[in-house]
Amino acid sequence: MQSTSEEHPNDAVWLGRNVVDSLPQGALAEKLAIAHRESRQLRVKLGIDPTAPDIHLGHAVVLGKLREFQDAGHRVVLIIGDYTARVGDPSGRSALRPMLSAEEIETNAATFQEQALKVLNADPGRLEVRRNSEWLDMPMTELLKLLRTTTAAQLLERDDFSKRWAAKQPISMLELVYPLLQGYDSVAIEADVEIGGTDQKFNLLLGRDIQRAYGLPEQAVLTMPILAGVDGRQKMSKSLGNQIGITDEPEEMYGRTMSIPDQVMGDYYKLVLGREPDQLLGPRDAKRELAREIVSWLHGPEAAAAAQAHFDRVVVQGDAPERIKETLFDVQNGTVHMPGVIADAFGVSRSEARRLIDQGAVALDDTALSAGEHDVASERLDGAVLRVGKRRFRRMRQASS
RNA sequence: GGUGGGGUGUCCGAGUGGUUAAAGGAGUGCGGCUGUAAACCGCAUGGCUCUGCCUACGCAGGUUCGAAUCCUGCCCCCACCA
Repeated sequence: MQSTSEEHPNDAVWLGRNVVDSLPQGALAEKLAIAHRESRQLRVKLGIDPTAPDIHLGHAVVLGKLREFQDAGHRVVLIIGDYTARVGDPSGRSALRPMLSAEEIETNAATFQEQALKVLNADPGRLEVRRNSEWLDMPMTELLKLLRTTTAAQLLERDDFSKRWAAKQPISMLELVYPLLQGYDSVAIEADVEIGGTDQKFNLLLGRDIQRAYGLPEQAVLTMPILAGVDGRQKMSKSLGNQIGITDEPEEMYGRTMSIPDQVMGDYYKLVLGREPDQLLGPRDAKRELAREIVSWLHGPEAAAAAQAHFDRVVVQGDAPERIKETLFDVQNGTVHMPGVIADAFGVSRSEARRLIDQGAVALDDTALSAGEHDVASERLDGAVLRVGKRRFRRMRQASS
């Protein structure tokens, strides 16, 4: 994603790097030629559904490709699917998504847009942000015209639909119509190119059919690889909890990157950093470098170095971090009830805190509390470092009364 | 319109009157091991004022000493036939 070179090649070979599909064949080159001939920018579309507010590295792969188009002088049209979010896209999953309230969608959309600018160039000449409620809130006659463009058989060709159909699993009408709405977005903004994950391939291609039906030139379609989550198995997704968020804290980001399985490390290098790992490095060092560069990209080099130092110290060495948050505690009868303190400090339930103590996971200044040791003398606690598990620390201070 | 299936803990999913806070799995946490927050192994995993109490199996009632399990009504979901 990080373009180190000064020039930004404006050709199909460069812009087609790392894509899984560039369809139809030669379409991208043709679009670029047209743009050059007519001295205009290409309109490069990305539709995002503001169902989950935070952007993660998986999104960053697609956004990074858009950034390359911007750097080559083109215009990205970011469509916030505020209207389609009310429909729920089933892509790649077998269950229906919940419908969101208008307020949730608004909040998510704002967050998403803000975070997308960590990767995209915000220059108004290079970025246009639209809401699809601008055009999708259409009269019935318009909707029927749109529906006429496609047959049920066509839609059921889509992989996840056909699987569900075969398995006699539910497919809602809303889901079925979703690709048409997405395709209409391409009509509304006159997209030259649309980019998405490989799971979007069907929808992106259907967009071409719909554009044609409306008498417009058909968009070129680029699909990007799906980045695996930190579990290394499923796609990165917030709902699966295996994501590395673009706005995660440096230490969190570094640690989560270190937790990816070695097998997917190469993909992370290629898709996120846009290069291959250094062949001379062993897997441990290659992963350290990967983690450091990702943090560096999103938080800067100093934060990256600090995150690395923190990781080495806390996770590898098992020591307490250099800076520890303080927590105040109250005293009753000279003792402190630890489950309450732990629950308040780390957001776990008191029952869970009790279990942690009984499992020997809680220590004060490196001395583990024993099972049943739930109440501690206040003088022992004041100023001590409370450690829960391997990497949760708090410095305890008695609240002044 | 008809027939059949189903709504259980964070998720998936067993359980059809009595050690059922509810099998099993996933996830998560802790511990061990490790270059790693990976893999693997072990343990734990509703809440609380904790040797007890409270809450929980779509919702509301009912039967019973006792119900997730039986009955009544309601709500919701799915498939099939047409």
